[in-house]
Amino acid sequence: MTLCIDWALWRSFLAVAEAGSLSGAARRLSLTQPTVGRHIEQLEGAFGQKFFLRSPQGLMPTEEALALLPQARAMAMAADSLERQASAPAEEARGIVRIAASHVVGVELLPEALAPLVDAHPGLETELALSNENSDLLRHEADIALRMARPTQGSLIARYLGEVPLGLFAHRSYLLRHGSPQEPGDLRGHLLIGADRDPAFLAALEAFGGAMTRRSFRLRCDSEAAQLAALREGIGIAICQRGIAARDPDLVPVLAGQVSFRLGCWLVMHDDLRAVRRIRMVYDHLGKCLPRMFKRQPVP
Amino acid sequence: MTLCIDWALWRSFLAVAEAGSLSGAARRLSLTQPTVGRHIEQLEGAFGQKFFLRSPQGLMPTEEALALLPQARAMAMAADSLERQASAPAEEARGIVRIAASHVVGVELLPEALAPLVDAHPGLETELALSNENSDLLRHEADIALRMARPTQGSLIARYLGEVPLGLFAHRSYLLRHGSPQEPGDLRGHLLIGADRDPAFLAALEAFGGAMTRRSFRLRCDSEAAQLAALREGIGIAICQRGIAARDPDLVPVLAGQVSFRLGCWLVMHDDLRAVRRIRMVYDHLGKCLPRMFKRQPVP
DNA sequence: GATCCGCTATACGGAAATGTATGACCCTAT
DNA sequence: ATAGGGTCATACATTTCCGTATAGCGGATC
Repeated sequence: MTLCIDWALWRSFLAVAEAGSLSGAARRLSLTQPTVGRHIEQLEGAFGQKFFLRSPQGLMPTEEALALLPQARAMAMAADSLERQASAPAEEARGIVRIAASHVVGVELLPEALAPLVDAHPGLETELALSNENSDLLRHEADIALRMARPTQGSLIARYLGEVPLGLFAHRSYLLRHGSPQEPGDLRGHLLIGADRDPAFLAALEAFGGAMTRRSFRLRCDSEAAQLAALREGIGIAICQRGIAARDPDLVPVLAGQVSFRLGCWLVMHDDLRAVRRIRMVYDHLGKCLPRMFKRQPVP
Repeated sequence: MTLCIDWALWRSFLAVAEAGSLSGAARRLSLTQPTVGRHIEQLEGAFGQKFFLRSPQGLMPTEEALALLPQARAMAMAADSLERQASAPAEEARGIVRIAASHVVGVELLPEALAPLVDAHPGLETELALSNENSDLLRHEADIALRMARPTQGSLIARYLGEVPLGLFAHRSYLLRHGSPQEPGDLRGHLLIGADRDPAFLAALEAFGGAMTRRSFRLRCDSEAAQLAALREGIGIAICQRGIAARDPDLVPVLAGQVSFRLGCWLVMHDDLRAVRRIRMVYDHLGKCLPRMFKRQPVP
């Protein structure tokens, strides 16, 4: 407020920092290199410090610019969110809704869950922001998020969807080749598929008190979607949501009665978006639809 | 991103919504009324909807605009924060630091706590954002916040400052006129000063199981600073931080050994600001300084 | 070593956004 | 009733800002 910096300058600032060059930023913003260059100049002039080191290879952010970067991103998120929200009148069921979820959920559950909704509302557009990290709703990275951890409040609205049942599964072909484990101890001889560095997963392993370590899993990957693909390929045994496994008749439960996990699941949205009808609608729909999908049993 | 709205338009949007008129917004932004009017026009054109109802008395936000408002504010917060952060090179101990706290703390503790710091660093500017509500660091309303509740994470860094000891106090003159209560039951006949609608306070009362209600307090006000002023005026008996009461020799503990409370206290900052030296510095200083002030004993 | 492709920096003409000035309207106060 | 302060809308001049074009620099490729 003190200096009244034109907000457009920050946009150029962020673009340059992310693109690494004036020209690159200009392309991204549909501007020209001299314009973006002037913006940066203007910014540096206003604050009396250099934000980028010029070089013929591009611009390198200085220490100061790096410190500003996260906040500039926050601003960009808010701007994007504004454009999404303004994309249609609040009381209509059309416009853009951005949903954050893990890769598996995005691949295996959301398409099916959203299908009837987008079908019924021709003006409704959905964006899936799939990521392993909990994307930050507070920064408006998405409108709605599906989370496996209780949201730690802070102007967020959450709905508990219940527990997602997990189990061990293997492809029929794998079991034909390697046999079916009959008790947990048998797992030692099998090829297990698990997460790579996912902290939640590693923490869960601790619970087994050393009986299972990261090394127990011979195919490690943080993308659950890739794990699922490997599972379907018959590479080994993996943990999978029962509801998802149930959709594939070739996936066979392993140690069904003996090994099982559950994961709490929350649907979260930002309080700011309470007034936006289409978001509320998607939120409510997912809130009804997903628990059913979690509970789905295999059809024999 | 889809439409590439100039960020400056959102700034005008917010200003108009908050000022209630084009002219007002123009003054606030150091622009002119036609310019701001064009901005709004442009925005409405881009999204194909009206955001304001024009009238000779000003502009009234439509339903749609109201839905966008919180996010526009979030964007403004981020912009303000950016300006603050850029106000000085990150590695220098000068620039602006914005601190959120309650009114009492802002009046009674922060000035004293900050004095040596601003004295030692001539370039350091501090802004106090005093409010009863927990101001939202995640929206960059402030750089550092002092809170009486455990921060519910989410990219926030927090330091536990320990428990703030509270007690009942009264001004010497009040006790001369009305006598000193000797046991908790005696409080019934006295004029108690307490909060008005503060949910935390009302929740705390529940703990007494109906023995104390909101009506037990004859002077009710949510501003603890005003409560303190009333206390000093000799109006009645109030709950007060012991450290604050200790600074005033005329404030006498009431039922000192028998009634006491404690309140957890956290110093919080946003993870994004970790790299900004001056903020870190103020954070560290307050982290050391405040616990001492909480524990301060009356000097007889 | 010559060529090409990426980048930045500078100069200049043109378009777009801004500011000034004015008119019309409404409310309030005299 | 009327003058004054507030508002928005419009027309016009100007300035500011942007884009085009070009020069200069460094690294990669052949």
